Amino acid sequence: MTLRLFNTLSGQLDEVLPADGVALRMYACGPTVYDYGHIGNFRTFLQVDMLRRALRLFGVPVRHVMNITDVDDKIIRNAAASGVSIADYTPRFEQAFLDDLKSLGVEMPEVLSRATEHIPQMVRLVERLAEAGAAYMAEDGNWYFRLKAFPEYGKLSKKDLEGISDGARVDVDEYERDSARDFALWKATKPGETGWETAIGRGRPGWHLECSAMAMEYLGESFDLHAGGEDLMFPHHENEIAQSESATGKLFARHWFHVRFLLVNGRKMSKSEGNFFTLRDLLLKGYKASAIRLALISVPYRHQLNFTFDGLVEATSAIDRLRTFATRLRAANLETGATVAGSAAASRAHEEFLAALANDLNTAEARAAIFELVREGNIALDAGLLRAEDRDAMLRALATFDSVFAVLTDNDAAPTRAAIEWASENGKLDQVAPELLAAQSLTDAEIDARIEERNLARRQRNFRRADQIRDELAALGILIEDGRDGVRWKHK
RNA sequence: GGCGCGGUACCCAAGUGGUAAGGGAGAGGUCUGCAAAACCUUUAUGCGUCGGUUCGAUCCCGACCCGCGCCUCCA
Repeated sequence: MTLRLFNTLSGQLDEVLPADGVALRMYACGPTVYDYGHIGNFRTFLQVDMLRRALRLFGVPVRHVMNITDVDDKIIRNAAASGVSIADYTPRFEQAFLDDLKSLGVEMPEVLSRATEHIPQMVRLVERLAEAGAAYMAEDGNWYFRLKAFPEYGKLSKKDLEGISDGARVDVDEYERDSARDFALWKATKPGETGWETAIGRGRPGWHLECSAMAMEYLGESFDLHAGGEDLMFPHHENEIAQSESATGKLFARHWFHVRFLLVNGRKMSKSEGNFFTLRDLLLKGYKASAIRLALISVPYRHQLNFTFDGLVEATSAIDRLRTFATRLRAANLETGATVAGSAAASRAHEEFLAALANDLNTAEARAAIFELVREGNIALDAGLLRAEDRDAMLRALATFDSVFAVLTDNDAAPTRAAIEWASENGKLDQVAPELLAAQSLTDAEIDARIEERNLARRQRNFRRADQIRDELAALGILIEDGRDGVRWKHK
């Protein structure tokens, strides 16, 4: 099966295959490390993660490059406000970002590239553009891209060059430029300001330049797929295309993958709306990393996702259902052999799952295919009809599901613990949900001791005492479940 | 103003020119000292409104209403 994805450039579903027949070369615009990542950022990175996992599932090796923008206006502003250089300011946020990706189960790209480590490549690109007559230095020392040099400008975002100024705010006072729409490649800086001494003058890169230079550095002048949030389509990606193709004369990226913005409580996320959340905010409120991951990937990437706390609760329950089923399957004592119904259910789930992903990464439909399997498997288990080979086939279907969704294995404790530690180190303990904090205060051994005490009370049929202990633990966020084969507990 | 997306049950959310996936929540049931958990069953004559095309439309076309996004730093 081949993955077909919507391509912003062609405006249709295109098959995603490596042009060189070896590995799919993809570039994804990464974060600007000036602050902690928010869930909007992570929806995009998570969907790119789904894409690379799906490609691998379809047998396509991936060479994935992600940039880290570690120099830009906001970084310079924030670093200055903190009284440190940008080199001292950004590592903390870069590490936080990478930690957050790990918490969410996002795989690391094959290459991480920092803008500040590729200044020579960027300078060379400006020089090439200047030679081609597509770049010029203005009186202010800034280098600009000459839009008139690239007639195809607007082909990605389907914008008419003439229409761009309509209603858009264009700084008409920038008289140094040939055209108000020419964009900055390189910004001149004065000594003392953040900058590099280079052949094209002292300065720092414009935002768009870094992606072109680094994509070409690691993937070549022409590569398979370029990904990013929908907001980057214009002007960022349009500018990348203009710069790159003007310099090389080659098609920059064949396929453009854009992830739609999410909404939070029905509105665009913004600090002023009060609906702005970082991953850490959510972990500290007690939501599990796996639930956040599932909530952010369950709506297909081209659809607007409305992110809510209710959605996180739902995702939590959905994951419990999946994990319980997997556990139940593994623990079941089954006769050897297979049944027609059991095998059919497993293979159909498997096929429907793959078909859904192949169809423009329809994660909602893919998820549904697996939940149908859960229901059918549970019914067969209840009826005692499932055989060992059916079970194995179902476990394989679940494994396939999880190779892309990655929510089945419970790795939730570590991110939560790390978030609490982080809050503690940064004076934010007041933001931690009380139950979460209370639960952390008890060691597992202490919990086990309390449960043993309760078991004793139960054996003596002292149910008042037993219920009292259960309530006390519940107040600390520990849920007790009496099962046939012993007592289990879990964090709420 | 230009470009684009969406309106499907209590909530989230797929989908198809032939009669509505899945998840959550609610209700009922099994199990249990009780509870929880788990499991099963169940919940839209209906897919924003009004027209049109068609044997037949939620799905196609048109108009309208509503919500949202991009066009400016932004994932």
